[in-house]
Amino acid sequence: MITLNFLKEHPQEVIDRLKVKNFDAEQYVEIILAIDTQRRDIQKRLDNNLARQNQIAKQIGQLFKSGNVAEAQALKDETSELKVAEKNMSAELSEKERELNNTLVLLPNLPHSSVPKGKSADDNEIVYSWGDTSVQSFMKPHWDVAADLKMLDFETGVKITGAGFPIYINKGAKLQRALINFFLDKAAQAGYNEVQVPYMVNEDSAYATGQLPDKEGQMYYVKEDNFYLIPTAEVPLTNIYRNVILKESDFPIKQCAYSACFRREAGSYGKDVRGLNRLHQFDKVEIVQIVHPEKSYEVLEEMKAHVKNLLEELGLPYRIVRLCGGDISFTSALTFDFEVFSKGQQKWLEVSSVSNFESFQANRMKLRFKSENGKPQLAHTLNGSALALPRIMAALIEDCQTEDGHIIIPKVLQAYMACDLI
RNA sequence: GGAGAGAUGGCAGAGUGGUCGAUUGCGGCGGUCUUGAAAACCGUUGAGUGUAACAGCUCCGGGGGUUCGAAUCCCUCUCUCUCCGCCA
Repeated sequence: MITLNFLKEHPQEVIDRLKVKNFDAEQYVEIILAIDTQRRDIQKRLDNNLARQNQIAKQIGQLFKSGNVAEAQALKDETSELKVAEKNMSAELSEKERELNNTLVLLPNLPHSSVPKGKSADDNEIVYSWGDTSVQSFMKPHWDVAADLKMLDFETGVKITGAGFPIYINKGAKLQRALINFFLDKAAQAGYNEVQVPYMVNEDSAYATGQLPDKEGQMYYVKEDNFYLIPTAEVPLTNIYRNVILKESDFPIKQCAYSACFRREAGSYGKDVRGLNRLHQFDKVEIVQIVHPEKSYEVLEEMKAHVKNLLEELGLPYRIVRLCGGDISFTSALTFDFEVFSKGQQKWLEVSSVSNFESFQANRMKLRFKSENGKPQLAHTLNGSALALPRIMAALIEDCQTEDGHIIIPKVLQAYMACDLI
């Protein structure tokens, strides 16, 4: 979340910048500033009360030692009065703190100055494209190709679980594993430390990365244990550093993880859900960096370059879009989506999202670092998919298909697949 | 699932009602010494809030209670560990 201090120092800037996200912050800011003034006033009076109580307690201790019981008793009476006032004030105070926090978490992250205004994905800005998007007349969508080659089985997935949970079979399963290994190996080469993470997280973790309270309905929830199934490895991966104070020399922290991801995708039925386009469970390799605030935009470029490289090595035509204010996530300051072109569907499919959260997540999770002679300050967090599997597989199947119904395996995957054609 | 033990500063580990934000050791940082390093010695070393700076206030797993006063006593929750059972 936005830090209270920033909001207090630049209330108008917060309001103006959130307009880009189509968020009217004016009344929130007003409320927050008002509550904060009240809160500080109560805090001050409470502190004075407590200071007096502490003083009295010390005096009583000494009076008892010197045997002056009568005087001690008088002080006790004063304390009992103070305690009544204390009780009221501390109740008031925690109420104000609760209100303040509840309002503050409703504010989205401030968008970076380069984020364009816009209402929806239509207003995103295409900043880069690569590859050949020409389509041949024989090209079929991946669900048809995959059915012919016995790589995917959607019906059985429905039987076992439900829609959105396909099973990968034969070369389909192997291709999936090849892609995972390729992505992990590339991440390792780029200096990311591989981590295996839990697939369920507790409430604190989901809150820290910003899934709660915003996206509650998008996550699968295990009631008995109060756990959430992760919608992305970003959640456990970033939460490793929740409540940690790093040394400046620890930067940059680079981590990657392969995981399954679970998304309820409530409200998206019917559209774009055919085949592998939108699933409830899918695999992804995620990269996360925790860096010095001054470096975060440089690092964002580095992460973009990493994803570009992956797509180019796979030979998939893609474009990069800068998300507009209407499409960018609640927590992000600047996000670039990567979309590959699937020739069988003649559609752009989002396969990666690379974001700089600046200190938004760090503030929630108290992820800080200590500079040489300074106080602890908030770090910046970034993440990116590198990459999400199903749509990559869809594009691969469609874009690499041959007229006689086979799939040419990209060079970089051939060793992993132990073949060059399916 | 059953039984027991425990949760204190970066780590280890004291502290069972008063001057304890907390002995001590290790680690970290600074210094003396040294050509340099090590060793030794000296000093320093939590976070939040607050202030112009002090002061003050809060924090010994979370919440509640007893008391003039709680790391210390009571209740409760959570988590961790050990043993038994079950099990990939």
